[in-house]
Amino acid sequence: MSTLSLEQELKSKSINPTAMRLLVLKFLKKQRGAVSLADIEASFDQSDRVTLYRTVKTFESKGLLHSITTNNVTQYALCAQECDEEHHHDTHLHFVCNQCKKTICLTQVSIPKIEIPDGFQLDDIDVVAKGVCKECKS
Amino acid sequence: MSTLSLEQELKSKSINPTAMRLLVLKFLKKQRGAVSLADIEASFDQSDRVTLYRTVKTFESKGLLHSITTNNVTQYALCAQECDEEHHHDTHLHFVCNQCKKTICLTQVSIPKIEIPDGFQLDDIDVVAKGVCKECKS
DNA sequence: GTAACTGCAAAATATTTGCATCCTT
DNA sequence: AAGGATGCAAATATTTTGCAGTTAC
Repeated sequence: MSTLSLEQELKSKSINPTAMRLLVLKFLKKQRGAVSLADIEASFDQSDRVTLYRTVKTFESKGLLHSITTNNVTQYALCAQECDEEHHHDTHLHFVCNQCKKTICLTQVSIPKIEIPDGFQLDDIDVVAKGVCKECKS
Repeated sequence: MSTLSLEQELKSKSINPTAMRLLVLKFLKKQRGAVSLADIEASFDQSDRVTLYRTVKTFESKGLLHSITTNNVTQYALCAQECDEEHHHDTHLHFVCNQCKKTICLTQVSIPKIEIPDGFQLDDIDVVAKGVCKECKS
């Protein structure tokens, strides 16, 4: 599973593995936390914001990454679990640091089961914790 | 507590109770779920978007309401619990309906305690559930 | 009278759309 | 050749800022 090439990884999500997409995926792989579109853009010498928007939108709709927005800032991170076009199982914790503003995916923290009232259909759950991260505390 | 006049309610959060603010608070009180800025704006015959932005920002910073953003749409709802300038205790569930796009605060659902790794300081936690709401299901 | 609030204009930012072009098969 | 992907320009939406006028105490 983890030995998949980037190209195979895209193909397995039915995403056409173009040069641009491979570069974006490669960049996202390197990140420890979630990054904004501006971060992605800055990582390329020359790039088109619009293409990047379309790239992350494609990635998201195919279940390759998820986006979270806090304080009017949208950030993107690769999905750790098995997501696909139909279902995002993004059941891990996002930690947003109020100091350095970084968003970190704490995949090791499990989310307790949450009871939803009758009549509601639950598709996905997103937990965002806010506070001060390890780095900023020390 | 619930017999506080709107004016007293603002004062208790150290918010100057101006006419505009009272109107916005009154409107928010009437809502069952969270509303967008456009919703607030539309509820007034004539109003200035900028003033409304400033109003909700003031409300939020004073702990009177909280905002949540999903799918690039920011919505606002009054805080149910006792929040203040220092701390938001916004520990209830937000349910976003993928069909009618409404956001509902499910205050009756309690959020289980979530363990945060050592070194992280947790200030607040936000849980957003996505799916199909009761109304759209039936 | 002073400080805070408001309204208007404008700037800054974020996101989307249209279209022509370029790849890839 | 055909479909999808990209780049550029421009439209749209969202949020913030500056400033002058007004209001409330």
